[in-house]
Amino acid sequence: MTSPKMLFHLLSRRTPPAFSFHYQVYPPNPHYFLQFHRLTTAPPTPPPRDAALAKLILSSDPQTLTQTLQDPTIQWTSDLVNRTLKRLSNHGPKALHFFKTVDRHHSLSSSDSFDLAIDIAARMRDYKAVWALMARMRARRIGPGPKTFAIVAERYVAAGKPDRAVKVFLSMQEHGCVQDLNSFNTILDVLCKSKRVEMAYNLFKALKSRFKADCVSYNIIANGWCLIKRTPMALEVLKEMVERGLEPSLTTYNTMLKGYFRAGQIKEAWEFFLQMKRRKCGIDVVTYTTLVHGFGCAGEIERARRIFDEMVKEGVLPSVATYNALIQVLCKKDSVENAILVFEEMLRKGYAPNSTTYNVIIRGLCHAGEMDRALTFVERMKDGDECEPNVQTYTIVIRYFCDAGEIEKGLDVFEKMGSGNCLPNLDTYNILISAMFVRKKSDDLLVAGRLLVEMVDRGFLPRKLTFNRVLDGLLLTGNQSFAKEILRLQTRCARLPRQFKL
DNA sequence: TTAGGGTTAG
Repeated sequence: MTSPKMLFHLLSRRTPPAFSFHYQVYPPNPHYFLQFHRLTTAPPTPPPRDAALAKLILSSDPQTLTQTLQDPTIQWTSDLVNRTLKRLSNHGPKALHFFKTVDRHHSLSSSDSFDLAIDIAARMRDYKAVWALMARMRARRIGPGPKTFAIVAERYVAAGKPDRAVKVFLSMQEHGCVQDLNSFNTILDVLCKSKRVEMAYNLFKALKSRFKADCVSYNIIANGWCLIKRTPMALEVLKEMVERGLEPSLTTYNTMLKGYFRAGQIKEAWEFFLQMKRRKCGIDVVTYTTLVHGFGCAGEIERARRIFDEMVKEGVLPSVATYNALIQVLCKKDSVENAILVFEEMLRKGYAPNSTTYNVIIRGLCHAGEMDRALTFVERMKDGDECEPNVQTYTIVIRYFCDAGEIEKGLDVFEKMGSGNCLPNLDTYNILISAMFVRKKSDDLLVAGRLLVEMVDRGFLPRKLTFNRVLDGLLLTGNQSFAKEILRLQTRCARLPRQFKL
């Protein structure tokens, strides 16, 4: 076994950089205030109507929708279309109906809107719609572009069809899209991120000379091996990179550092970091965030804190992500109280927490059984103007209410999110449906049945197991007619084209 | 949407 020190020697860059540059967004710089000033003094722009529009679309049936959308006061900018599509993305059928209706009347010409619609169709595994939309893009000469292919490939992989994803990549040219090193790197990354590393590596080996693989390609593959905890393979790949004369970048080192932590090689991670320091790799905020998170996850809270304090002395300011890492590990391995102290400290220092920050705190409070306090943080998100609660926020709260046996409260949160402007996703439905079995109440099973019908209606495909559990439950509690309805629904789902099936 | 750092619990 080679030691990290030896390997580092192998990987280290030949010429140390003259200086290192730390890019920071926060604390805010004076330009932000100038920008804010300009925004407040500019003539008032009408607020985006996407929220109201999404509500309207959700409450109207397909027949009246066309009329609704013909309101002449609506300015169909691509921004409005995109925002609305995003709001409707957890209601695929409505989202696509909306897109098709607006497109029919206004002939949309933004590739971003098409990409969003294609993503929604692909998530529903409606590949016929996906390819029809891609053909329409081509006819309008607005695509399909590299981003479109990235989306489609990603969705094929997520649906368990990585071979189809590769085929799509290989056929880019035929569909009028340039196929270059960037798109090669993208398909490698899509495969790696979904842990199809072996397949990515084979593709890489087969095509690396054709596409002239660069440092990014190698970093993607190394990261892939790290994701499945195979650090020796990652190092082997990087060794080849260096031998081919490609210089490792700071990303390369940060990737390996994270890889060691992920594989539980804490000692190696530390040694590797010391080498990075010694060799003046230009350690940055990502390096430090990796250390804080890595040591924290390993239970070494004090060490994580020490590194957090040390980075400032070294001239690297923490980012929101660094705070999120520290807050998360404090929640997990220390106490939520200490995590909240850090949260308050970041506010004092002028950082703007994002939805991840809030979600981490909310989860910590839920985990500690402090549901009421968790809900006050959800309210804080609503009141503040930084970030609204998202589907993850609500799903966390619902999960913990259900786990604590407070199913009514879970359902209550579910109702509120659905009637507001945040639609539940597959996770939300799965959690709630499972919760409907714990009390062994006949009424709960009716709710489970209704949720199942609703999720199918919104373009989600329940697992076979979910269908069977609901069916058994309904039959056992004497709800024969509803069971029959569910059975018909299951048959309908099963009759969908093969690609619809899980 | 060409690469690296924050989100579950099992």
